[in-house]
Amino acid sequence: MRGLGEGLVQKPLTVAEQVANVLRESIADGSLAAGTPLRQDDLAERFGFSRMPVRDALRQLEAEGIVSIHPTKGAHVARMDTTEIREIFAVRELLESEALRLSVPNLTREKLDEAGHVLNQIDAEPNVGRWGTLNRVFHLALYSACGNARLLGLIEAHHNAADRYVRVLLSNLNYRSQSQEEHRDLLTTCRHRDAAAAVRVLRKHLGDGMATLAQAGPARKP
Amino acid sequence: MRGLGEGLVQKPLTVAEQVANVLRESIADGSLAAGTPLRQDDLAERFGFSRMPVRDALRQLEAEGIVSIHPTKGAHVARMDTTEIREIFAVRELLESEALRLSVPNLTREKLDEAGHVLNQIDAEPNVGRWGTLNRVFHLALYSACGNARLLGLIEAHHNAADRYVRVLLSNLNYRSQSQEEHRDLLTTCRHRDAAAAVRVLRKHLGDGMATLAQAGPARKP
DNA sequence: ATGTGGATTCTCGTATACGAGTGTACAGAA
DNA sequence: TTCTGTACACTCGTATACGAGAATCCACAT
Repeated sequence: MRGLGEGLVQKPLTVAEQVANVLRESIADGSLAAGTPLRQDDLAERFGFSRMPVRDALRQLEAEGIVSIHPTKGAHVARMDTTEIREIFAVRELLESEALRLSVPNLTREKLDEAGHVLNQIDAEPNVGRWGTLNRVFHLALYSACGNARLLGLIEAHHNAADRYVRVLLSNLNYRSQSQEEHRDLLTTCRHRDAAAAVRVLRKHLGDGMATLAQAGPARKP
Repeated sequence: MRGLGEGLVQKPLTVAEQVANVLRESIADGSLAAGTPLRQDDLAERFGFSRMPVRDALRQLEAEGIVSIHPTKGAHVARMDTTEIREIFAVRELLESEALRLSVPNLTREKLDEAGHVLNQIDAEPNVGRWGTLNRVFHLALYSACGNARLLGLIEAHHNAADRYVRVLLSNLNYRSQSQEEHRDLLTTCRHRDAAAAVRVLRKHLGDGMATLAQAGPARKP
């Protein structure tokens, strides 16, 4: 789980972390599809570093559930079948509902405005690749006042794990407008400090996304 | 997060994993106290391997939240202050309540008997070091039928993270007998298929433990 | 034609080596 | 005596090197 207890102390950025960041984004935006083998040599050569930092990066990504590693057989972008996606969304619903419930009473006007601003950015953003990130920023802004850093860390990790599939959703225009409607509902209920209603909207939001994904059946185990 | 998606395929046991296992246990049983620096050279020499597998092991343990690593400054057993412990227990309560709720209707008699057997083992076990493990086995047995492997993985990880502190609790004789009473209540309600009551007992169980820990104030940030 | 055996190749895990950054201790000056 | 600056020692991050195991492919036999 990335960034759980690591407070605010800024650490030197190691090569391994840079590699991990690039790989994470490449996997999230789909340029590295599920199942793609990740050869240490290839990656090392492509990035211009040795295999060691690449190894570290892969281990880190494995911990995040984004790649899976088999000793002596190598690493590949984690495949997720529909049951695994269902599991992730079930966990997300659990974690995010709780975070939202705790956060709503403590949300500052600044955070709410920030979330609203992100929504406008999503509407204005033509680049499909950025919607996923903005989507995550919006959600995390609403949870940010929950007072439990560990909970936030888990939520972020699960966002990362599901990001690939959510972006498939978001690239669908119909779903995107529906998602934005739900986002605005969510923000409104938060503004009214109605935590119960907000949680209801969130549950529907996540449930709809999951249902659409499960129906499309985008990923099956080979 | 250890053992999330790694199904049942048995992988070759790498040196790094062995080192990680030994370190995890040493940290859990208290022989490596919070804050203890973990020098790669020392560990490599002690285990008789080179630094590389040790590095891998440390990264893995960092992902589990058991050690923290600062680039260029090294690794040390993660310190947890009371707020962090509170956070962990809040997350545990959330995760385990849900898992229990989902699991209770599907628990087989075999699993229930297995859990009961573990309780008797705890009573009979004179070795303090093993209570922590047995405690975890008991809890996971009750959640095992929840149908969400990812949720179980998260629960196990958080057990590991909190293990050090829970063992401090369990070494207290009074608390141990109280804990066992609650365990038996929990098992009884599960046998009656009363999920709501089981969750109530579990919440009290975890809440009591947390309160005792927070009151004792065993760990403070320096 | 198909199945089996072996050798080659590929990839990973681990060991060793080197350079850089950080902390510390000692010496010299105020 | 105390503070500061410099040099040394320590530890980590990264690179390179080597050995082992797995997968693949081709040849040969059935």
